[in-house]
Amino acid sequence: MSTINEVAALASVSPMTAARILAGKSLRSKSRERVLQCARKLDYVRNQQAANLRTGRSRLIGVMVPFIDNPFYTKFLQEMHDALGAQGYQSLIACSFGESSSMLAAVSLFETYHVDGIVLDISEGVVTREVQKRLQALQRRARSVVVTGTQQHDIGYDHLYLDNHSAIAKVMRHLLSRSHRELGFIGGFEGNPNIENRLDGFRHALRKAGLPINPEWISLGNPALGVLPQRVNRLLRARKRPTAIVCTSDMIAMVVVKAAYEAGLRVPQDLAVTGFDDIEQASLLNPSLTTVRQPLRAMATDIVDLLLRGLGTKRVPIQEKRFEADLVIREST
Amino acid sequence: MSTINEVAALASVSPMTAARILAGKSLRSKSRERVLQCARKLDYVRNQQAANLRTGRSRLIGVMVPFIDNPFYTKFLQEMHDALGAQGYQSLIACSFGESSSMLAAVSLFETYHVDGIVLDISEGVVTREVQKRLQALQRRARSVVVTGTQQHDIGYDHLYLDNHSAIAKVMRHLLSRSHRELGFIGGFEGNPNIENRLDGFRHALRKAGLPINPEWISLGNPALGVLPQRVNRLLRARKRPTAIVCTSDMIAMVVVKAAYEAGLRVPQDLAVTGFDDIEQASLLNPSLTTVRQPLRAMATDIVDLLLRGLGTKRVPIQEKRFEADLVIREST
DNA sequence: CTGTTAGCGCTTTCAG
DNA sequence: CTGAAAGCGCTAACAG
Repeated sequence: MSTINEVAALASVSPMTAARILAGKSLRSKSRERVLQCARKLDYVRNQQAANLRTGRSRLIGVMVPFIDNPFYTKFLQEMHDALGAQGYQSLIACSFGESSSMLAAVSLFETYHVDGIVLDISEGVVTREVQKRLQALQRRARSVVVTGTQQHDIGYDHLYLDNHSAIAKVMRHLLSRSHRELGFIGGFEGNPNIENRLDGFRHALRKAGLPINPEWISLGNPALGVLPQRVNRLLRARKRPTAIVCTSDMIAMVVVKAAYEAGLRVPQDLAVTGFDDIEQASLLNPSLTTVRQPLRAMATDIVDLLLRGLGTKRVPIQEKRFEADLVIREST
Repeated sequence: MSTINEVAALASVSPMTAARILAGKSLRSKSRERVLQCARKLDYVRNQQAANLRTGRSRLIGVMVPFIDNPFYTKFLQEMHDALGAQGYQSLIACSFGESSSMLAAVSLFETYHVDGIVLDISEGVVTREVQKRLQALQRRARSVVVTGTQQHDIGYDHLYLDNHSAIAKVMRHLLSRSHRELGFIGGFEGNPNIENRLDGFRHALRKAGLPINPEWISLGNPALGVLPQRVNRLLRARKRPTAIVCTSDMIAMVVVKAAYEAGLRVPQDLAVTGFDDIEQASLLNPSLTTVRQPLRAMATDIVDLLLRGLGTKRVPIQEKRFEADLVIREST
């Protein structure tokens, strides 16, 4: 593996001259062509880590999501990967599994690799004091921290969030316009801020429409595929069941659709179902899924903006960005 | 951000002593407790990049997949992430998008970050001479290269592959046992070695069963969701259509199931459909999908073994590992 | 076990 | 534009 010194030697210039040329500076240097040629001849590849050590920057951004095998977070990672790549940054990926201990491990990992910034999706976990301390230490070293997945306004970091309230409001308007009056809600864990916000939106919309809120038709809990069908069936096989069910993810909605068929219900005639996230499979379902699409690309672009802004020298006030989701109407409603 | 020197100074030992203790060596040192305490007090986090620069190792493994938003590759990445983490390695992820140029970019990126090893899934791309050169340079520097997704025996790197032939044989035995005699095949791009191998297995099984091969019932091409339905419909709405269709991915199978319903066909009564990969959604489909499950966890574990073996000092012969897939029988057949 | 010395490959700084 | 010197934080190698 050749180093910049070898390139410089071969080109008979000082390492510094070679470095400048290879970094794209010294555009008018006499030696420019020669250096570039020598670099090519030696198959020179910059040792980024050595450069980082000197500059204190790594061009690495740590991205933490709760789960890596969840199609929604996957889409998010993909968008982050693209948006970062466009700015010459590389993502380092870690998972929190919704646990604070893994979250701490992830942040430590990022520190160890001297990332320039961190993006944390904290929608399925709590930021402990331990983690807070680490994040603050990072910020003191002028590393950016951007948080997504919470609407907590005083979180103390740049953060962006989806307006869950308005997203569910769109879903509800749609269902009400289709004359549904008996509505259920199935979501993930209680305590997950996104889930709570969506449930809030659900309740709010019912109240606004003058409809009663039936607690038996609201189910929060573990969204794992192993246990979900039970919860769904309890709702579907109750004496009186809702005519429409709002779900907090497409995966949950898929389970509901399947359970409905198994219970002999037609979707959407006997039961309307809505999802959330618009994963790729949502449109391939039978019936295809009415769902809510988050503007992931725009969010990723904005996250990268915030990250880079935070790396600048001047102190800037904390920013909060709100995003609106789109309702995608398909066959399940 | 405190360094090891500061920790050493605070603990009144030499940096080297501190380094050894913090690396988990010098277990019986008198200063051990004191150093660890000082490190904690200073919130010391090792600068991995500096260590790497010195040792020439990064504990980073580059993992390249064709697409990051494909649920199958996502599962693979997840398994790699876990298997690497268990050995104290971190993955750096890049996408080839099935293009040779991106593949070169990915490998260069990995080189730049001085990864200790590379895992390339080349099932959707060709390894150009340019890339070969880079990989060989890596190997010369005692970096491991492991390739997946091809059965090409003389590829020149440690590699593992799924026995596509036997996987499709299992599917075919199953379909034939359900009395299907008119079988179709829908797959991704021609030229993709996995697809070709699966098609081979399909043809072979038909011949073995004494059944004719109807070229009109075989469709290879772009598997993108935008154009796939067209191809599927051509097959389903032909004068004479097959009674069962073998697909090379679950996503394709989902499209086929949907198109079947839209054409008024019941699955599995009028048309049986099989997928490939067993993505999470396969079991949630209506009807749930009969498919082929790759032993991804075992594959990831073996990949990591090969990687670490390759990092050892002694030269070892190239290894090839073959894996068997399992047939998962569900409602779609 | 402990400490000293040197240097990984690069870039900042400053002088020319 | 060019070059010399220094050092980022860490650890290999050696001597004690």
